[in-house]
Amino acid sequence: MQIKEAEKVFKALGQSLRLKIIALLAEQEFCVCELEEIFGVSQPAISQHLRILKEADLVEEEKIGQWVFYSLKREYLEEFLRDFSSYLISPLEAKKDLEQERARVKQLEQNPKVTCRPLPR
Amino acid sequence: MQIKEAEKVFKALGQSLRLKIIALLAEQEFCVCELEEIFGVSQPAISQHLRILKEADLVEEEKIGQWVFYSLKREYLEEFLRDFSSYLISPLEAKKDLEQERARVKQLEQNPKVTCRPLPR
DNA sequence: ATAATATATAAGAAAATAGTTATATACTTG
DNA sequence: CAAGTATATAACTATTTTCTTATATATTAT
Repeated sequence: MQIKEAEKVFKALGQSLRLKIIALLAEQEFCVCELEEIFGVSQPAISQHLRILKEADLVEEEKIGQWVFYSLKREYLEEFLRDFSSYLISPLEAKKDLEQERARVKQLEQNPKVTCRPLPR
Repeated sequence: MQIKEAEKVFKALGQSLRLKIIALLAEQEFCVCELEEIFGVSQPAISQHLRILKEADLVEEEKIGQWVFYSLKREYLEEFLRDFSSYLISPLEAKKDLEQERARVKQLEQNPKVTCRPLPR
């Protein structure tokens, strides 16, 4: 689990229209023009949201004629969410992106310049 | 599962510093002044991120003297992630926030003004 | 080939986000 | 009570996000 990957996925999930698109695509695939109709926003808006979802690996596309049908990569999403839960449980040493922060934590433990932790909690 | 709640949680998770804070708080609780030291950003920045996490129900605070210690609500977070996965599997009829969109999907099925779906896929 | 349709990308504007410094509030200590 | 420390909030700024309209590209139909 990499912080940057998690940030990208959660950012993609953190917008109501994209969440609704995902909730729909969980049911069946839709093409851009259908999503445009369904949500009543402009076609570029739909395309741009789908691009963000695609860059987060949450959807995939299938081009059929002049249409592009999008579907949810449910397996990947579910695996990602499970991995994130596991990541949280893992010890700090296993959290590669927090090397620097872990060093500072150790430093604080040894030399508590702030007085908030008189005895180990 | 409500779209608005999910949006708030995912938005809170969709920022690298907040993700790192969460990853640390998963290990043990920290007070604001420690997080400030650990991450090397200003105290208001930490406070503001913690407020966003608190409003998403992801952390809770315990005031001890003049310090405020924050801890991760891991149970809530994990339950939320599981609920979100279940939500995606649930049928469209069960997705309360998508009433309007479901109506439009039905409308499209009955009267396909777009030609992208010649036969039911 | 031309026109029509579907999608993606570009450009620009309004709003939201994430940081800063300054200040207010609360608690602790002398 | 006064001074010092910790935290929260306010005000401001730079950046990012999210939409729009305009345009480019690709496919289909006449």
